[in-house]
Amino acid sequence: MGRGRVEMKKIENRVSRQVTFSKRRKGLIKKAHELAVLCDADVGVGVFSERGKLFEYPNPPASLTDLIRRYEAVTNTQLLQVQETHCTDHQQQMIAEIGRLRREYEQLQARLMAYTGEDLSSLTSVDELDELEQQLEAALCKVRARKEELLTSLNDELQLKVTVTAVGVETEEIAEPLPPPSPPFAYLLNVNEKSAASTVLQLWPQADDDDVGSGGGSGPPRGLQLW
Amino acid sequence: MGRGRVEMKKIENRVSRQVTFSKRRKGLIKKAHELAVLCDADVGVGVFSERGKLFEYPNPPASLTDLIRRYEAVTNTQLLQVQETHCTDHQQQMIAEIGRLRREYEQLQARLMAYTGEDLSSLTSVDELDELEQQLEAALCKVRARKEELLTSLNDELQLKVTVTAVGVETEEIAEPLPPPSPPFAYLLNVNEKSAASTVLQLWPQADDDDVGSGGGSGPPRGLQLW
DNA sequence: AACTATTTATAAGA
DNA sequence: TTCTTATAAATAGTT
Repeated sequence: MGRGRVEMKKIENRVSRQVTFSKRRKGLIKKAHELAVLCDADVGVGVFSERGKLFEYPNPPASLTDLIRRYEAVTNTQLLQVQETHCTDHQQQMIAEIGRLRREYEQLQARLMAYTGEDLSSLTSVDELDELEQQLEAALCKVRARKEELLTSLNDELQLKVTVTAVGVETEEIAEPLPPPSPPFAYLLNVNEKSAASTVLQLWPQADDDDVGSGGGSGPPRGLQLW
Repeated sequence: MGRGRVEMKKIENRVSRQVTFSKRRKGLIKKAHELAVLCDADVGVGVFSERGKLFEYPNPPASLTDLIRRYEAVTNTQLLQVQETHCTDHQQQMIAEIGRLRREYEQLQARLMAYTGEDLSSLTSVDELDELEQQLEAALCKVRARKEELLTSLNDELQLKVTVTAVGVETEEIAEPLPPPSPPFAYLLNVNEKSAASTVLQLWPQADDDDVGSGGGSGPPRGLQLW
């Protein structure tokens, strides 16, 4: 349904694939709902995107869990048995999950590296580079727009302040209420320093090497080297 | 789709309902399959008929079970239970590791979102935006440089080939040694296609109705690579 | 995100 | 049920 037939194989273009995923996922879930309503059937659908995000029907998923139990009962799969046995199966499952997460993390990292220009080795064709270039330009536009927006609003605030001061009202009572100790103003007054500003700049942790985001806890809970 | 619109409520006539169930169930599962193939997603569908008969995708259902486990892992339903029950230290470590990986993945994702400009909400100061802008500009430079580089080298190769051909030497002996079957050249020559489809269309076996229970026995090992 | 040209899915009818 | 056919829906490619 659409202009031209579609080959039943993975869509290579990342963008089209994602667009199609979104459209078809929606369609699938709609169909599931219609089937459930029209025919009074119990229907459950689960979809994991490439990146591992879960979409499901019904939603909210309370009854999907029930449906799964029912499924297990019927198929005699009994997930819980696994647990009792000796967890070995479940362990393998966890190991697999860890592997999956790591792969996904690496994929994402590769994308970011390409995006940053730190490592373009994964892009080998001019087409790919073109695409990336366009993405970067788009991102740049957005960032600049956002900056303009921010500057404008700050400028407005500043002008207000100046006006008020000129009129002779006590400035402080009006100016102080602003929550942050105004590094924004500082910027406009050419004092734009990374001083002890209250607002965090916080680039990611990145302690150069392996420390890729030690996550929540600083030191201790770091990587358990499992294998 | 059909003659006349259909009200979204349970079909009262038992026969029509049954017929519709059969048709739409088939349609739903087909769609699920298409989504899985086209978008490289993991999709699971379970349908219980009014009388309690189960239909499912994928079929054979080995991987649906895996999918359910993954579902439970994602929703934490299962994982946390296990944790509470009886677990070796090693398992607890794995659970912790999974949590850590998930957090790191999310962080990375947030960075990418900012970098892409998809979500700039995490950047609140002009300074931060400035920094990002500079990073993006730098990345853009690198990408353009790389592109130039690539184009130049491709151009050189092409010229070499042309020259050699013009001189009358056997082109093939000189041109062939290039390892990759030259999609690069293809590009310059305007033949840049993702041809060579050759991949199968393969709808799954699906012997319509009662085939469902046959379990893993029947067909060739159908792996849906879940993890 | 919206918009069509088309392809698909399917409600009715046989 | 299955086949056919008229139509409603879904959606691929485009903007």
